[in-house]
Amino acid sequence: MSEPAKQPVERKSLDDRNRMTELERLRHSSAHIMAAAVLRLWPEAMLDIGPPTEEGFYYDFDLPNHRFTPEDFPAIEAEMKKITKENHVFEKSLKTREEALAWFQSHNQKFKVERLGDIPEGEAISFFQSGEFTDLCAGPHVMRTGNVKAFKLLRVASAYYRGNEKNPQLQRLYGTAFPNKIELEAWLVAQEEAKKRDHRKIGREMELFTFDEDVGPGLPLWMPNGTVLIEELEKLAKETEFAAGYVRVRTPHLARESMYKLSGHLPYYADSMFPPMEMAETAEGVDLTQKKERYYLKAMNCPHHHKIFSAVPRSYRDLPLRLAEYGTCYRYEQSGELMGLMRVRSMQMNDAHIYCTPEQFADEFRAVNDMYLKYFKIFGLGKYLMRFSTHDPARLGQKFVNEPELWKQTEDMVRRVLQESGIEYIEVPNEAAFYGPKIDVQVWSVAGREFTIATNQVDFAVPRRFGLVYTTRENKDATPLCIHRAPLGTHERFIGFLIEHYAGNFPLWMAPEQVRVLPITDQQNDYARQIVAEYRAHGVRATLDGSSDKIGGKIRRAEVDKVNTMFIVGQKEQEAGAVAVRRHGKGDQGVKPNAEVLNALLEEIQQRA
RNA sequence: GCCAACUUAGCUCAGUGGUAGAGCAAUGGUUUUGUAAACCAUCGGUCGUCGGUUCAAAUCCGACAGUUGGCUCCA
Repeated sequence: MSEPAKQPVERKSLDDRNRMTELERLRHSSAHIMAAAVLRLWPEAMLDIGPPTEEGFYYDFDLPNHRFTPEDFPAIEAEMKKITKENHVFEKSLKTREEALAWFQSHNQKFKVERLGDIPEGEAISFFQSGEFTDLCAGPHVMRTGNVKAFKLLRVASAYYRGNEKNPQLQRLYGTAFPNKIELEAWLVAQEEAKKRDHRKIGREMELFTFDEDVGPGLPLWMPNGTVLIEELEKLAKETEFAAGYVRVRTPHLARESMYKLSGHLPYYADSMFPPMEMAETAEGVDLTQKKERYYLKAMNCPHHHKIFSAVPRSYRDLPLRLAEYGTCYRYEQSGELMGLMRVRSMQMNDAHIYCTPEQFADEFRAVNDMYLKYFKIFGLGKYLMRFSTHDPARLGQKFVNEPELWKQTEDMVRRVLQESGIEYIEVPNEAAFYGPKIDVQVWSVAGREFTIATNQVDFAVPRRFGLVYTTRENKDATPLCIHRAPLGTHERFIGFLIEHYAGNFPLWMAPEQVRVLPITDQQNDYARQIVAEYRAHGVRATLDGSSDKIGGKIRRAEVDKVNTMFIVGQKEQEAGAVAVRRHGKGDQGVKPNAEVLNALLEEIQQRA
């Protein structure tokens, strides 16, 4: 998998800012109003910057003698309200560098002085003033503070100055704003709804997974219902990959230090790996104080797979070789980065490595891409973005391996595949892995968080480090290209995402409990048991509700449990050899002969519809 | 890792220094019921852990652990 790619912190050009949407403009103005309100309440506050974001806006403050808490929000909001009532004009003005500097120094705004230094020589230095509040700002803004009619402060957090963890942290106030109160209200309601879909909440309610302090942070325990999801996903992946000519391998969860030195992950990636197990075998047994042997838990599967490639001589006739494994990896993520299933320390990856010749590359890459699209269709995944990360020619030999020809060749091929398939993508220079370009697939959880859920990377460097070769038609040695791909990402993140995507209402083929049979009275218990046995014999996950509740209670519990399909059976159904079908969230589907229902469900499961 | 908040029964939450509470769930019984909650009873907690202050701590203080919101980093 990829090395961490640094997001370049770039100042947006004036042109970019002018492209601000109307909503962003409103929110940016709201940030100014919030800063002005904070200055009225805490005149000693030092300001950094206040841009619009996807959900609203924020402004960063340094205020050593006061910690913002949500209790401050009403006072700040009231002051903001006052400022909107005062209806100041947002007035733009230009200052010379000296004037700007003098202004901020006299107002004791040291961050603004530093930000001033970022503006290239010769570029206009523009200010926006609304009432008594003046800010270094390229704009644009709404006309007047009174145009901001609906806003709300959301939370307070801290953020490193300029996003660099070496810098001190500022207090960041987050808020949001909308053109009117109705839209704001609707957004707040939608946020509440999104909370109900949180995978951590549904995971607990549906008993999909759990965490335990004694097991360790970021180490999920998959409960029986969650394990069903995992196994269904694996079944899908194995079928799909088998049809696409993959072969499966299995590798250990750890390896000696020497392999990670060979791969280049050590010492570079060491921070992200669990610390090594160190020991020596002596006549008395294992001595942990000696450090002769060092084993690491694997943080990626690539090196193990490379070793399988190199285990036997390979010919061009063997290529492409597609080695697939649901490999378990361990990454020592920083404690603060952990988040439910979306960010964990042990993960199972839908991994595969495709070794191919340069001539085969485009077809292989296209096939991988098609596999992504096939999966997205199965899961009804509409909103995603392909991020195509390329290298920066200026940094060849430093951040990127010095193979200008291979970079150009593979990037051109990837670009062509993307264009031909008509997929929406953005190209991000300077974010490739050191060994080649990559495509990450970003999706958005219902809560609006953005996640990279799948990845597809080209590697023309590491196979060489491992000395991987195949014999060409001309009977010469050549290094294969390698495609790392993980269309279903990791079980942890993918299932975390699916839980929120479906709000726990999984399609029949995945549903942990596909069918629950609800007898109306005890008289039907035997008939119900018979049905359960019949469906289980066909591989359908069916259970019986043998409780003493009335039918309304049984239905309610099955709905709450998000059981996909309910069979209600009373005397009528028993006599007719039928079941009354009810689907989760869809209500009564009518009484049908049992055999017909069984066939229809089996068909639906088969189709993964 | 950093900043902040939080941690009471399986779950959701009350309880601000004086004998631990509710609803749901669970268990037992009664009920035999036709498409989102039948009735009664019972069980269930060293109040995250360890230490401190106090006659007395769920409550005040400290350390640690975990979780959450952000930052940094990523599948």
